Amino acid sequence: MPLHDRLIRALASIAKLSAGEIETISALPLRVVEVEPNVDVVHEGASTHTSCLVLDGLLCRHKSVAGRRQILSLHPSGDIPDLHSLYLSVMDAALGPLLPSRVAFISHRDIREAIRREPGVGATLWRVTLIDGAIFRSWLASVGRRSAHHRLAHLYCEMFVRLEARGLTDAASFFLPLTQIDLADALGLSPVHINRTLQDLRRQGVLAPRGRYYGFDNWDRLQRAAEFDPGYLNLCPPGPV
Amino acid sequence: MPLHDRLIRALASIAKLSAGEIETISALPLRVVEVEPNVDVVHEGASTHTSCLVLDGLLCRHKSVAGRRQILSLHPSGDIPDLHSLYLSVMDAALGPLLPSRVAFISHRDIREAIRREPGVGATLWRVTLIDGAIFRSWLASVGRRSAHHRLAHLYCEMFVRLEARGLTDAASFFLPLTQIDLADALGLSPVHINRTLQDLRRQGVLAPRGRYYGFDNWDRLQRAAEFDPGYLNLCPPGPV
DNA sequence: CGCAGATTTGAATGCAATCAACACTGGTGG
DNA sequence: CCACCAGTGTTGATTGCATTCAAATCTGCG
Repeated sequence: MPLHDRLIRALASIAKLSAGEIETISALPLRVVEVEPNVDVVHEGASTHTSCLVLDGLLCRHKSVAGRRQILSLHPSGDIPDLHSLYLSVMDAALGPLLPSRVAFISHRDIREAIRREPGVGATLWRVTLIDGAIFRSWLASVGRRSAHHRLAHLYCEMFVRLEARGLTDAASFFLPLTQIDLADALGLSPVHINRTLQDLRRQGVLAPRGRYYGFDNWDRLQRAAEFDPGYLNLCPPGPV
Repeated sequence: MPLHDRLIRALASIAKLSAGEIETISALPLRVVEVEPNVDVVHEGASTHTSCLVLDGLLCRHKSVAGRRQILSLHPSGDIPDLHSLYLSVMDAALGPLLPSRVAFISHRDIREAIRREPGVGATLWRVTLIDGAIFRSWLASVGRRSAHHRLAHLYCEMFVRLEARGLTDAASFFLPLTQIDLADALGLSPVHINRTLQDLRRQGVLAPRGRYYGFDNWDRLQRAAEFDPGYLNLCPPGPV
């Protein structure tokens, strides 16, 4: 699959793209890099003149307060986790891989040029950052007000729906390749509590083991346990862009 | 003060505005409405063709999960809490006043027209929504990983700095006009715990009573207690827009 | 094998929620 | 003027979810 297709598919899952827009996006120069876990791609406080497209693997934004890490967002293939650096000069959180991953840097200059030539690209990228915000609101509500069981189930729902919208997975093979430590840092819980909650959810048939990780056998049961409503992801039927 | 000045001042606090941009913004038609607490201005799930500028008072975005309310963001005068509805068709959270307030609705059509005439306005508004996202990331880290004392102090820091950047307050007169119930819903805690934590912080000299509400006497002490770094607010020295 | 990282389990602690009762405030209406 | 009321703030007692500490097990890997 050509590199740009990952981005195109991600964008197509949230907006209608014209032929010209697809062409413009496909022409963006990419600088490809392989990255490993525990080595941040972009550091907190950094000023960049590029944004980072995830090609393969899984990245996250994270920041540490009082010595404790909080994972702020998860970014599978097709995401541009630091697209906001296009208009915010300093990174307020670090960006790092959770798996061995491949990313591509796109210069802000090239992105701005693409937007100038195809204003629709600007609207779509703006929409990307707005959906990013909607996901933050959902996570904030989760961490603030949902139980541990609830939070965990909701995260599995969200990631499945996001991946499926890009054709990157299916229910039979889906699992989240996150360590229990990562899950803890994403959900604002301790690893020990994640461990026990995962066991509960497995016993309840909400989640199901998939090798080292967890997936699900029964989407309805998972969705009900999570009270999951995918509306906030603003997928597919594109809004009035 | 002319109505548009509130918006201009808010935008000027995060980006340099050209004369043409100021003129274009000042020409935006406003429909002014008075609103009362406990009556949402925009409901969760609503589709709008306007966005809402806060003129006076204080609004918040909030959503309820499992019957428990989470306040997602606070919006003083000059904010446009639902600017994202410009490119997201459905509201994922409700928007409501926490005080008797005055707001002005701006039609999406007029905003799009302003952006078309002055692309710099588009960049600035995009930046507004990106800072919105940065604040969500900060709140998420707070609720996920900070102690109750820490969270409370951090919120007071953030709101003071945001208001001061628009010349809306000064340290001597600053206070947050939120009930303890509102604070609890914003910080993911219970009202009872907020009450006790506020008493602690008052005893420690971090916060100080201001009539019914709380402000501070000693900014340094408050900032240290909060480990507050205002970088994420992206204020004043505007980025490369 | 030995090692580092991850998972699992047990036990103890503690922060925060919950339950419940009471005080305070401002506003309403008899 | 006072009774009443709703909303908010305060306090005490209890409960429990989640953390912390600690140790053992498991896993992949050099």
